[in-house]
Amino acid sequence: MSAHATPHTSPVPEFYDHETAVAVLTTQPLDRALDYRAPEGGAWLGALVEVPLGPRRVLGVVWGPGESDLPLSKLRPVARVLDAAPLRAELRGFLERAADYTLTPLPAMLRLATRAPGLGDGPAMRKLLQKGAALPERMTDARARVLAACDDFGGAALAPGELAAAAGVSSGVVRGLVAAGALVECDVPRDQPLPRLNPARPGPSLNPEQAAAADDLRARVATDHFGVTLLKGVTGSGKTEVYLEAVAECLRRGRQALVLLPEIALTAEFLTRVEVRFGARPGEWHSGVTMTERRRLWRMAGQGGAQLVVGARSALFLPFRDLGLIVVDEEHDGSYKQEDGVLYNARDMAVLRASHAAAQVVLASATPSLESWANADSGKYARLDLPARFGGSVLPEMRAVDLRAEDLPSGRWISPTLARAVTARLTAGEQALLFLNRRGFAPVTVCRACGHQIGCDDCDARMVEHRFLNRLMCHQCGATKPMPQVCPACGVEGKLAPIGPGVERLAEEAAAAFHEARVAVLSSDLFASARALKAEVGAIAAGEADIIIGTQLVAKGHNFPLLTLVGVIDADLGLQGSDLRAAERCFQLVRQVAGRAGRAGQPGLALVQTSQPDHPVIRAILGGDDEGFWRAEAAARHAAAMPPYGRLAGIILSSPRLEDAFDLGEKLALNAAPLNAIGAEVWGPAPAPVARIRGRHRVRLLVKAAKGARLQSALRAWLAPHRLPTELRLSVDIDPQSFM
DNA sequence: AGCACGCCGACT
DNA sequence: GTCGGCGTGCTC
Repeated sequence: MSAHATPHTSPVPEFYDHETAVAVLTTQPLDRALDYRAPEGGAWLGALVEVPLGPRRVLGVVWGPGESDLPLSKLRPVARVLDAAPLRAELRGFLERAADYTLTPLPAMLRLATRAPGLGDGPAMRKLLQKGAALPERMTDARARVLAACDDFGGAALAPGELAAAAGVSSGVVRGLVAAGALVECDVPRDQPLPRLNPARPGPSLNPEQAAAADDLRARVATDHFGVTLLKGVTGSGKTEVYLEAVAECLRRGRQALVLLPEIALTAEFLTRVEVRFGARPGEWHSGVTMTERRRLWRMAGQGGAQLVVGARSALFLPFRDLGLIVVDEEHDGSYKQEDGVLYNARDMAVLRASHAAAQVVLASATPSLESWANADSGKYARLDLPARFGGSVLPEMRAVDLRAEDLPSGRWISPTLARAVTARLTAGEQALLFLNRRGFAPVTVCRACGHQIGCDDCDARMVEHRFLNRLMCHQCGATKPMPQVCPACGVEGKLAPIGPGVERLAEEAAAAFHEARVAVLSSDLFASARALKAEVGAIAAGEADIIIGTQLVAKGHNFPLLTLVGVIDADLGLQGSDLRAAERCFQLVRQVAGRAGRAGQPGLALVQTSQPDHPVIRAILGGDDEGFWRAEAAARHAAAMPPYGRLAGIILSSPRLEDAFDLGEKLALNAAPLNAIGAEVWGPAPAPVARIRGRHRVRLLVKAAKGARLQSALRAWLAPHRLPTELRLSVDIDPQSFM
């Protein structure tokens, strides 16, 4: 990594006069900043600029004083300074540390922070209309309506189109009034501040545990210092109300707050809750937001015109003016780990950013990650528990259904015990949820003549039948192909058979078993948009279905008041494999799904179908013994010196030719002196968790080091001497999540 | 990332 | 003799 990647140790000037040399970091994949001549009028440290690079002009940020030996006359000048607030030292320092930690080139990190459209655009004023001093000489009915509409909006300036629409007249009437001087044009900035949130509005009434937790969080926010709190509360315990009080305190102090959610589908409901609490909607940042809104929010984050931002993990890189609080909701959720491109865990990066911004972090979850649990256990993080269920309902009763003792024909997945429970709920007019974490109709399609399993042409994954689409799909790369009539291996016709359950197949079985019931399937791939999904969720919550079939999606925060039974179809799915986090994930998932049942007063029942009812994870889930589960899991990880009691890094090598990736992997494994020096072990090379993606073979090395080891610098020293052929790509995955 | 440079095989 | 394949290296 270049000299610029390490934090500047001595204070650097804040402003660079015309004709001095400045180092500009671009978002191009260069390994260092390049020097330029400061523009006329000078430039501030952190200023967003456009610089010439070869034949192109690219976006960059003034990162410090120039440091090349080239004379000033040889340097090309900065083309222009963009009309945007300079990136603050807080954000620049965070990006440098994050790049350092994840072994990501700093330009790639900077790209995450400048990923807003129209950054290069000018100040962009818009022409709006307001009532002028004059009245038109000739007053007509239409003209009067326009002027009345102006008054309706309290004299606020309006776009010509909006005004015409509000008054129900054509644009010609509005133009006529402008010509007559009855309306005047005024210039306003294109990007307006977001509506003000009012933290002084009274909050909801909280139960004693919530009130105590809210007091604690408010006090921590009021310190204006860095700190992390694990907020643990079972589903329905009212975590959101509690951390919104921390947000309120942050806003009262004039600082900004950020709430990260793991899933875009959850933002709509959350925005409404914020509106109820603070009287206006916060800024929204995720891939579904329009370009115009993104530009506005990016700028307003920097100017302080966005008090609260709700978003996906990429919102962590917004240029906040004064960030005082970051909430990571459902902090255990696997989707906080970015798995391609820049590899980072948003939960960890939130803590890093907060430490730079002197902000508080709240990690909220019913089933925290073992990492966060251990940090709270060791006293590094504060911990608040919300034990009681909010609104009077109680935790569901949880029971195992021992599949070994059930009479279940092959190709069927709903055991007689579960079926009886479903029938009882249907009779009572209540809802049942059948949970299966497998999309599609069947995970495997096998030829009964030769045993061939249909796989993806580009990946090593098996293809999943989607009867809904009448196609086979690869869940790794998304490739699809039509369902073949003959076996591609032996050519025999009509012998291809689905093996194993998917939600679509489960829905078929449920429809056949419960004729009169209305069955709804909630699977992310069945909905074209987040809006369509939300509409369906709303309809189901209102009682328009009796049996809900769902994948992972349903486990994330949706509220179904009529739901009183949850059936977990295959709890063993999360237990198999050599995955480090298999037990943890299974625990979290089943716990959260079971938490859906019986929220609105009626007691819920959760039936967990398993062939291993004595497995420690299943027993901990059924016994409701959270702490017991974490202690056992922590002890096992501790004994194996695995995270969080040891450190792991993955080295992914990818190439169109498998041998090339393996050869380099072996070369790296044999020349690991810098790793040996810190006592780290190297495993592999072995096929990566996803062994082939889009035609590229992937091989992985795993590096395991002690908790206190200086892993990153050892990795840098180890990898630096190796020059890669163009075909081969290497990426480092610090704290890998996926092991399958 | 782009884009130039440059070094080999296949053609007018 | 020259067109074009893409491996290597540079961009202040």
